Amino acid sequence: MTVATPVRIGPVKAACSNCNLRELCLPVGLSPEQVGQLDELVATRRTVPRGETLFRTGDSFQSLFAVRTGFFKTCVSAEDGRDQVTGFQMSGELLGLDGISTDRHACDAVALEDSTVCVIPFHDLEGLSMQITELQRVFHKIMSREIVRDHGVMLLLGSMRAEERVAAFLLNLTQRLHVRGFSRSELVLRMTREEIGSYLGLKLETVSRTFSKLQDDGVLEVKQRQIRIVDHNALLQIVNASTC
Amino acid sequence: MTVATPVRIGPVKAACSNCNLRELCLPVGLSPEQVGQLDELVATRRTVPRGETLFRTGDSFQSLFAVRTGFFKTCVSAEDGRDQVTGFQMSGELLGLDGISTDRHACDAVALEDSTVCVIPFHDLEGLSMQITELQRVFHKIMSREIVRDHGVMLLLGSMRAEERVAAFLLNLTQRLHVRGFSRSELVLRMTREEIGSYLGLKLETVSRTFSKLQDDGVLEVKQRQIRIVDHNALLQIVNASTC
DNA sequence: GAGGGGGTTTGACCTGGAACAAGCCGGGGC
DNA sequence: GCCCCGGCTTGTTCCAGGTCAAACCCCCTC
Repeated sequence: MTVATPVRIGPVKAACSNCNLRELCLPVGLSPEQVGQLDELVATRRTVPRGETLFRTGDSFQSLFAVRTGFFKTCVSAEDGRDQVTGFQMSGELLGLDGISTDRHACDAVALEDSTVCVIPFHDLEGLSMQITELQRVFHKIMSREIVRDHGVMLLLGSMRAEERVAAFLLNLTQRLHVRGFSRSELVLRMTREEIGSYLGLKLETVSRTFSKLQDDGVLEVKQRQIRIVDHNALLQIVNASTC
Repeated sequence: MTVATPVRIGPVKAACSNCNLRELCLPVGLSPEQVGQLDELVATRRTVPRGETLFRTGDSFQSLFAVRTGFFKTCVSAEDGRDQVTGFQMSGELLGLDGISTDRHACDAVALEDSTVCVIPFHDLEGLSMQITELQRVFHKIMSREIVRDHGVMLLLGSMRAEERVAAFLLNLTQRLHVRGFSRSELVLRMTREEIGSYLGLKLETVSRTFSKLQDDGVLEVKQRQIRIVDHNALLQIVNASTC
């Protein structure tokens, strides 16, 4: 149970009002005035260097974190040390929702590249969302979306085969990157094969082999962590037209 | 399909105040006065006969449902028809949280035995939780708990072997039943082997074989859907002491 | 109480992905 | 430039769990 790792390079004043992520993040759908109120609450930023944790299982839960720049993974671990990556988070996504339930974080959040997050004191957020109906609504939708996402991962883990899992993973990543203005067909993976494998319930060798196979099939071009999607439709077909 | 209690069609007046589930359900931690306010909101009940759906994927989302009596499963399905059981819900647990995100339900909820639920109009709940801090807090905790639970299932699906999955499943069920006053060592499964398998990412034959093996090992007694846990510690050990 | 049908068990075989192992590749430090 | 090391690829072998098939059991209906 670590106590607030002092990785922060001095709190930086945050401001949702002029943040270009506001359409993806908590302020989505709020009026400029309401976003102004959020500004007062989301007062600080924190930087997290690559490889460092933002929080760990068991840490006392005080705040949610919105990814501003960079990339994170979250993982849970069993007593015996095995662990499971439960998600990858990119800019505009919230970290820490797991902590609300018991006032202690229930997973680790690790930066996969140098990152910055906005700190959202949860108590204050609850307070403000009692004044701003729209904020409460948005927050509930974000939590619910996380639940729906998790159910999708359960479907993937429970009933898809390796190739389908990898295809679904790539489609999901590129879709999220596309919303953020990146190419729909090229991406740079921020995580290792092992982390992908953990997320998808596969061993790293299987992930690697699957990439190779998709390359041979002319669906992808894989150069280490650089991925180019050559045949987007083929990926879609792999995911959908499965059990035949 | 025998029905013990007379099935009352038509909305029945609900009342959290005198409900013996109030310590497990939404009202947990509220003052009697606050529970009274909830009563006005949770006005109706609905009966759902075994095999019927409470809601389906795509249905418009209006209300959450609290299981009052009976037992449900929720499942999501891929385009190709495969589907995945995402959870089993018993008395005091909430159904429908998935619908908040898009105002449409994102899974099916099916009664596994004749059941009754309390209908909680979500718009009203949001309204009331803007007045009652404690209600908001409880609701957020419930959503967060669902997220944490899902992460646990992801760990199970992503990295446990068949025997561990089944052991974890039984421990989880009995633990929840125990809180509700049932035996810690005997239970009657409400779901088929196939449904268990879907939830655990296994085929029904594997579930059946695993039960048989645990019986041979003297850990369980299995008589169709009647399960007696003979050696609780053995189950714990199977779950924990995995990767040796 | 005979017949049927859904759910369950069990057996035999097969296979996708795990495990183990060896070599490769590319970036960083000296 | 060279070496080192972590991450990645590829080959081989193995096995847990999937697949297919048959029989069984229990309850329900007639």
